[in-house]
Amino acid sequence: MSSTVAKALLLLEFFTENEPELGLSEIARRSGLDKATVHRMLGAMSDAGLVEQRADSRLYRLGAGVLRLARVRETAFPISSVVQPLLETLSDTTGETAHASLISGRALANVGTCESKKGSRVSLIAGEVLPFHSTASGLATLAYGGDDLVQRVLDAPLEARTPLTITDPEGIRRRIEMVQRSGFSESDQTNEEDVHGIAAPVFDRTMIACGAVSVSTPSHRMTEAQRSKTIAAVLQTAAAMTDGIGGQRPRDYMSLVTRTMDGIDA
Amino acid sequence: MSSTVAKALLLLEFFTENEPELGLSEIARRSGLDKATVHRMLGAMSDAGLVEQRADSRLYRLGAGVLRLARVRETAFPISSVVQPLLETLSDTTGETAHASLISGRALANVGTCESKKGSRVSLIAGEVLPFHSTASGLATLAYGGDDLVQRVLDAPLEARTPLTITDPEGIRRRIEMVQRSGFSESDQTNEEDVHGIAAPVFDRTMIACGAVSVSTPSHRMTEAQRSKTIAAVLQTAAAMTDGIGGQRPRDYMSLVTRTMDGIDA
DNA sequence: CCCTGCGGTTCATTATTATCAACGATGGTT
DNA sequence: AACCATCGTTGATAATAATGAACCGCAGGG
Repeated sequence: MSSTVAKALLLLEFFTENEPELGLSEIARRSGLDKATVHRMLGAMSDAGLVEQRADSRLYRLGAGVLRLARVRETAFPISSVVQPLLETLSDTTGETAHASLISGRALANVGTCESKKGSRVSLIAGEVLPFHSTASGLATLAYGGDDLVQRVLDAPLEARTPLTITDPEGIRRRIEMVQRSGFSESDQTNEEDVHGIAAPVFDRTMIACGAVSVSTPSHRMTEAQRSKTIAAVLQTAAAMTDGIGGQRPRDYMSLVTRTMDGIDA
Repeated sequence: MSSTVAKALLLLEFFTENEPELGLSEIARRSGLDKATVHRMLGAMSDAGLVEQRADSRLYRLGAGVLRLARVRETAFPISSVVQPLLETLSDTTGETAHASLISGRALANVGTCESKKGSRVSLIAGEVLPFHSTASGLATLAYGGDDLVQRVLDAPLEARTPLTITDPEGIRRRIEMVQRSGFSESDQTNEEDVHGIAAPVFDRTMIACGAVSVSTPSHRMTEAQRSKTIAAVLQTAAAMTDGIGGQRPRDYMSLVTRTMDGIDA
């Protein structure tokens, strides 16, 4: 059912900005796999350069190989270089934290971030993996990512990240339809407490969403005025990002967005 | 002998700047594995986000997951950001192409590049995997990377990249000793035709080499004057890089280098 | 119209992998 | 100092996943 390769690659998810180095036992505990199994998996990934083991502490961390792979991907298909400047202006105009993510397997991979300058801000972990069902970015991507993507995501169990997380597949489908009517997505404390998200899809060459742009605002700070401003800015940034990566919007999406914007202005 | 995970991760090596997208049969052919096997491996890696498949052409390419992993690694252990500016000044002072690599499993991963501005220059593929035994960078790293690293590398068969490549383990050991006496390494057309390399090791916290800095010059352009200038610049840049990543040189390495420099000046 | 090569799938056989316990080493605590 | 917990690592057995040939539908080209 689950291949050895899949299980091994799952281990990579445990390395985050906050915990960049992990011991063997710790990884085994979190993954639920046997220590010996994890040991051999990490050994294989170490040979490939995906992880490396410090000689002194014996802790594992992500290896230089991932830097190499990212360079190959980035020179062939520039994303980060396009995304980062757009995020900075988006963060500036909204005053809040902005980030961009791309579909990465069964989740979203955060590939660009620009944090708000305010003292109280939503600070997200760089390179975190974001669930589709509980984030604004995820819903925006789902709504325009094709039926097969929705199917894949809803087939897996939906984790309750907060008390407000929607874990019912039908509930998610309804949210997706809402997004398809407005052109953007909104989530309030469904992925993290006190975090409000507004996101819009980014499209690839084939007019399918390949990711999303999002602005995360502390829930208590989300006024109606801030909301309108953020929606407008996110939609505009998403459009620019789609263009920047050589993507193409669906025919009806443009008119949808302009209608949405008019509704907000009114 | 070779685990499934290792075989799967080996497939990632086929994606390069020049061939960023590959088909299933093509990957199977190059890897020598069965189509069915490769298909399942790519499926697993696709779930993890390491690769992704274009919906239209069905070709595979490196996925957004590698960008995420690189971000995690880079925010936790900044390398590229330190390396790139140093490479640019190194390339400027020597007039040739400079690059930096780190140990990545059984090879070196190129993690930073700055190409020469000259029309005729050594142009290396971004994110290429460099063998230890045939490159100046590899020899420099081997010479200061610890005996276990040397053992690991020489245990594997040494591929003849050019007619001049040293494929004899004992020959490599002699070269390593030469490097240990001078503090830098030199290679001429042992990895690629008409390419001369000069490299120096970069050290980590534990005074073990974790990689190298190198300047690649077209062989015909490598005069004695150019050579002296390059050696000096490379040694200086490697020292700066060691400092930049919080590394520490072995006690005797400093004196070794100054002695080498004096010898060159004379 | 046939042929070839493509991506993808199936299924019986085989070989790899997970497991579990034990080991030596290490480091903090009593 | 002795102890205890935890770490990374190893090896034999049992269970599982990987394998590879054949096959399918499809798209282009001769």
